[in-house]
This record gives sequence, C-alpha cells and structure tokens, in this order.
Amino acid sequence: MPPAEMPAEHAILGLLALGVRPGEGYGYDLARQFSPGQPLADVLRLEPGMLYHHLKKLERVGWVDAAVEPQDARPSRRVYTLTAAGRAELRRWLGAPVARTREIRLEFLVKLYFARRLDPARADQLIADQQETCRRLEASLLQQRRRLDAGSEASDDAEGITFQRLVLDLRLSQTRAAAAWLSEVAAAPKPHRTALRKTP
Amino acid sequence: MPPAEMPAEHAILGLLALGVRPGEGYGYDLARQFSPGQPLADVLRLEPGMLYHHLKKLERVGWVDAAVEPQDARPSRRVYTLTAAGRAELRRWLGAPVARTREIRLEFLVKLYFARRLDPARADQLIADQQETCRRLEASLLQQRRRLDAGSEASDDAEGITFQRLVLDLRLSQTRAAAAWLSEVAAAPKPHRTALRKTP
DNA sequence: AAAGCCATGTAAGCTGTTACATGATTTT
DNA sequence: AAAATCATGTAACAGCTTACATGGCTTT
Repeated sequence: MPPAEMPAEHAILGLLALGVRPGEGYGYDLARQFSPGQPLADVLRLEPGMLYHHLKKLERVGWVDAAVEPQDARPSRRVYTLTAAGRAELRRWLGAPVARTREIRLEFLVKLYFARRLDPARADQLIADQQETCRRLEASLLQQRRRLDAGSEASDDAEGITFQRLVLDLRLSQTRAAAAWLSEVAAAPKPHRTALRKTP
Repeated sequence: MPPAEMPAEHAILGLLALGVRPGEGYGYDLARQFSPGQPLADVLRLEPGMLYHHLKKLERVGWVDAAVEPQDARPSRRVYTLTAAGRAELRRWLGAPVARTREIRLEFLVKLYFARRLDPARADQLIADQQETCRRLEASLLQQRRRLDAGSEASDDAEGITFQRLVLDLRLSQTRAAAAWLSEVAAAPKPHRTALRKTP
C-alpha cells in the first residue's frame, strides 16, 4: 500500500514537460496554471508558497535543474529544466493507477490530465489499469462483506458489525461509481496531442 | 464553506459521552477504541501520540476538564470529563451534515457512528439532512455542467473544457453514489440505544 | 498617484506520522 | 526470565495553510 505520491510535485513535472518550451518552466508561470479558471485549479490547489517549495525539493532530488535567466526591465527568472531522472519519474507516475478510491478525485485526475496531453495512448492504458484496480478493490470489499455476514451470528457485538457493514457498503458504492465513471471516460472521444499552451 | 471540522477531536468527545461512566474517560482507554478490530478503526486512524495531543487541546478550548485519578499498583490516570460547552459542541457537530462528498467517507461516518448510539432519532435527522445536502450539491454540479456545455463553442480552449467536464462527471457520480448509499442507510433497520460499552 | 503585475520567496503556526521514553506490574 | 499490559507522554520531522516581504515596472 503506497503511502502517498505527492500529486502536486508530479503536476509540476507534468507542466514542465508540457511547457511552451517543452521541459522548461519557471515558478511564476507555473503558478498561473493553478489560478482560478484554469482546468487544473478545479482539481488541485497550489499556492505560490508551496509551489516554490516544491520546486526547491524537485531540484534537491534531481528531477529538475535550475538556472537563473536575467531579463531586462523584469526580475530574473529561475528557470527549471526536467532532467532525465525527472522525465523517467513522470513516465513512471503517469503509468501507475492509484490504489485507493479516494485518490481518484485528486491524484488520478491529475495523472489523466497530463497523460492525455502528453501521450493519449498511455492515457488509455492508464484508464484501463485504473479500472482493473477498481475491480480488484470491489472484489476485496465484497469478500470482506461476505465474511462479515457469515461471522455475524457468532459475535455478541451486533452494533459494531452493523456499522462495519455500513462502512463497507459506502466503500463499495464509491468504488463502483468510480468504475462506472472510468468506463464513461474510456468511451468518450479522445483528445489529440495538445499544441503548445498559451496562458492569457 | 466550512474548512474542516476535526473529526478526531469530535470522536473523542463522542467516546467520552458514550463511556462506561458517561461523560468521562482517559487516554489509554480511549486509545483502545482506535486499535485494529474496533469499529471506529475502520474509519479513523488515531495513534496514541495524537490522541493525547487532542485531549490537551480539548482541555485548552474548554470542552473537557481534567483530573488526576491515582490508582494503587497502577499508574495514575488523567481522567477527562465533558463540560457543558463540550456537550453542546458535540450536539452541534452531530446535527450538522458535511458539506463535501469526500467528507462522507470519514467525518460523516464518524458522526453517524455516534449519533446512532447516543440518539437514534437525531441520527435519522442527520441522514435526512445529509441527503438534502447531497441533493443540493448534485443540482449545483448539474448546473455547472450545463453552463460548461453551453459556453463550450464560444471558447478556444476545447481541451480544458473537456477535462472540466470529466471532473464534474466524476463529482456527480460520487455524489450520486453517496446519496444512494444514504437512502439504503435510511431504510436499514435501526439500532437501539447502546448499553454501556465493554472493550475486552 | 494608485493599483496591479512580475517574480521571488520567508515565517509562523497547525495537523499529522513515527518512533521512542519511562517505570511498575502482571502474565507467559 | 522475558514479554506484555497499564498509562502517560515527548521528539523529530514532514506537509499544508495563510500571510506577508521585496522592489521595479506598467497600466489605469
């Protein structure tokens, strides 16, 4: 069970890969992609403070390199460039479905956003893998439910078991809803590889 | 839009209200309620460290009082007692549905757990209010969806809009699943007021 | 003249995670 | 003799949120 995959940091890697000059970007411009109205803002909130913090961390772990780029009549930019390791990490992350249903709302949506724009074929694969993950989860939840029903006479704590049943039913219903949505997404018209972005 | 309601702290208030001696409890015993196998553990994870931290905070804000209770042949206990303010806060919290669908998985389940045990009639009301909240949310999401479809020709950013549509569809499907589950819960057999708990 | 944009951050505070400290007593 | 139970915490660290600092340039 993976503990957390830092969607914000991977989103930054994705934005760099998707940049006007692919593989490059700087803080202020990246911050615009998370401001209200931008598609990513509906899914992931990222204040400038945290964004710069993440950029420093990405540099520390070697997924980006930094270089100061002076401008005339404007403050210098700190331009970050994806390294080979950074690209590899982005590919790995984009290929891995999320383990928990609750992670679909945030992390999976971010993966999908970038996978579609960077490599539509891999996006289809990601959706398929996520469906499979949901199916396995559903099977596991169903099994737990059956075990609970089977052992319910043997126990004295009828109250606790009723509650555990509610919890499992909620998880099942959320997981099934996610699976149904994934099927819709898989059936929907595919986007084509995006041209260079323009943020007005 | 409420920012967060600290389910762990309210769960502690609930456990105190539900105690063998109603309104009283101490850290070590409360910690047992969050250990594996206990019904609350399926929903809320709370390590001893955080539990003691929360107890201190509850005392600071005046929702509990503390008194040291010596024992012979055992370490002294720090016994916490619900204050009038603490009881009022618990009642308020138990009566308020959660605003976001993602909060149903954790916070609403905790509310439901305690509402059923402390006051089944209020639990029914809570479920009804939560259903109403889900209905409103669904209506709002549908409206956003319609607005998006209507304005989609006028925009040049077809890619972003397609993605926003996916996001809204996921939220809709999750919200509807939660609403359906709530209907099941409302229809399910009701528990009776629980007797004093026993944690073996 | 004021407001806002460009571009970078820092600082403080809260929540949460993991692991360990302490020391007596009871069970295996 | 070793391990678990009782009972309370602390320490270190990571992540997030909110707010503010700086300072030149451009738009209203």
